[in-house]
Amino acid sequence: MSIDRADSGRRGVVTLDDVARRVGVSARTVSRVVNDQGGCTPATRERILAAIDELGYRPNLLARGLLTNRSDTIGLVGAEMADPFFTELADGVQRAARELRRTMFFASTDRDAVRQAQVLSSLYGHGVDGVIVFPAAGSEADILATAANGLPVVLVDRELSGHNIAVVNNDLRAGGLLATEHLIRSGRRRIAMATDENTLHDQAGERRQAGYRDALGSAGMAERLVSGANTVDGGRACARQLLASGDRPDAVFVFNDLMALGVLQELGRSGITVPGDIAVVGFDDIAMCDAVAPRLTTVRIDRDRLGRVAVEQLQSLRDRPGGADPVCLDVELVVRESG
Amino acid sequence: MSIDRADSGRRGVVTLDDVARRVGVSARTVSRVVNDQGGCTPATRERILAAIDELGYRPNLLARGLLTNRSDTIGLVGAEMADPFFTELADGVQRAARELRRTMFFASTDRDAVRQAQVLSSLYGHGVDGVIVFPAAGSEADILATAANGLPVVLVDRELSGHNIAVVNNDLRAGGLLATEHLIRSGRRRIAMATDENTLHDQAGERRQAGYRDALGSAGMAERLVSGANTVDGGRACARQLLASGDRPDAVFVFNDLMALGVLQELGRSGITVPGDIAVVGFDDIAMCDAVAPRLTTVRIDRDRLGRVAVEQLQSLRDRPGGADPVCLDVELVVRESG
DNA sequence: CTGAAAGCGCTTACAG
DNA sequence: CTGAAAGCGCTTACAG
Repeated sequence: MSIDRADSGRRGVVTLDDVARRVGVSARTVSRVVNDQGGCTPATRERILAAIDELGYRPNLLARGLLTNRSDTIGLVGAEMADPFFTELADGVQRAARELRRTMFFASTDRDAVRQAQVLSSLYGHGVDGVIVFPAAGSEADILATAANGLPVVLVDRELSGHNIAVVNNDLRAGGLLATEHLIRSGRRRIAMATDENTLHDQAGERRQAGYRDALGSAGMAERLVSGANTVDGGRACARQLLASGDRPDAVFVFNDLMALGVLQELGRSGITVPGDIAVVGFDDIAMCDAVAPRLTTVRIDRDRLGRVAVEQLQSLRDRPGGADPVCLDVELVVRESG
Repeated sequence: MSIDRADSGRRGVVTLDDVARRVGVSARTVSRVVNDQGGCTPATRERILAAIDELGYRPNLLARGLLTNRSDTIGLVGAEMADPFFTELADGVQRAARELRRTMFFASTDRDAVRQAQVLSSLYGHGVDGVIVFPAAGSEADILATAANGLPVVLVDRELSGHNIAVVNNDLRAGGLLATEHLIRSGRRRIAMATDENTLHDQAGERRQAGYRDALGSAGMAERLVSGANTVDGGRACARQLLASGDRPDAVFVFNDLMALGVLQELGRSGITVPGDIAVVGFDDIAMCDAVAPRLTTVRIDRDRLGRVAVEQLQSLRDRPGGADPVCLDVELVVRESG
């Protein structure tokens, strides 16, 4: 018996069968035209395309996905929508996905492990072909479970290996090294680093810090660490810590650009000139670096390439779920005005 | 005969039937437990939940959606991922969606009408329950076609009516009025406006401009318009135009904050003090307003409320596809340092 | 309170 | 080159 669809939101939707009936062929034939599988006389093909247009037929991707176990869809999962680095990465992923005729869906976790599990579960349930997770701050168990369930996962800047898991790394240590060496070369002698307090023990923070430490070590200089939240306000707090210290630094390498903007603002408000009194170098190269005064010197992560490589890793995971080789991407120092 | 799933990405996935078999009940019963529909002894329920946990069962949302014509999913379609206002709106929509236990999918069109049609079509095909489109810069035909296909559409700041279409407006005219009146009250006498050249004839620009014009009219002042791209760089270009004019303005009301940041930067680089020489007021109140020096005075659009109301409109469209009443949201002047 | 059957819209071997 | 049938994993009236 027919299911009651009285309160369906899409009654009267046009199906493959409607098109087939209209043209007088079988659904099979229409399906082949829709999927460009050839094997159909040009005349029939034309008539079918005309009917599709006329009736406004749109394939039901749910039905297709249910059958093929593919949705030509990838998920991008991040901490916060409003994080500029992340949305710029999303743009890169989107471009790469589009070239492969895939649709990207973007969801955020609010840095919450429970929420991340929900989001991954929802994406899995909706049949995405794979997910790119960045920053993968949530529980490792969720990620491992997702991968174990058969959904390929690509992680950015986080070491985790297993079936259906691939990794893309940015060379964060090299970034810390480049930034610090640049400051040393510019004649700075008291170079501080402002880190993200939440990732002090996290790989992303540690790898930047390792580069900073190595550069200082080679130059025989001492580390000066302050930390704050990974936000503009956290950057302000770091700047206040730096100004309060007796032996004020003449340069700061900051965890990321968002914090660096806070540092820049707070220094400006305290009457410190940048780069005159204190040089500031950020990390990421978000668009805002170029929009503030002084323009922010930073270490650039090429999001376009990162997005592309992440999507490629996802693809290769489909073929070899055992694991694609981890990729490490170069970063680049972008010297502007702040240091 | 069974379909060959040898190259499926998810072989061995656990189904409702697997759970049912394990427990020794029918799929019907498991389905009711999964969907919390009651009508099941607590003991059976417990056994089913245990089996779900043990087997790692996750409902296939594609199959459910195919049958129910609902996916508990909404789409948010915008011009660019990297536009701060838009991602902050996405956060608001996401929060509202979460409270209703809906998953939000976020996609961008790159301001391209063809791309917008593809995105809407993809979302439709994937069975989202409705879409929120902002800014709806693409073709009206696409939007009307989408709505006609049975997919509820909510538009932000764009008048378009029809079956399955609802609108949420921000009171942009009031915003223009508030900003300009504030500048007049602060003693400014030569107040320019920097508009988005691409939306000069668009509602979003015109409504802001109407408020600006009305405030000037009441004070007996003359309009001074410059325009540029709706980007930081467009803002810089506007600032240069303003400085090049013989009768330099003492205030600028800018289309949005992104452009205003460019104005601020360019004025700073030209040795103009803000707000001393020229006051600057933006529009939107993106997070960056608070991160620059001087902090940007602006007209605030409450994205959290906007997101919530947009989702509510989508809901009410399901019940009354004929059309929900358009909603108009207040805006608010946020006075900081730039004007 | 639970089961057996039908079917959502599509694709896939298999015949003709 | 095209058709008829089966089935993806689930939910929904209908019986018991």
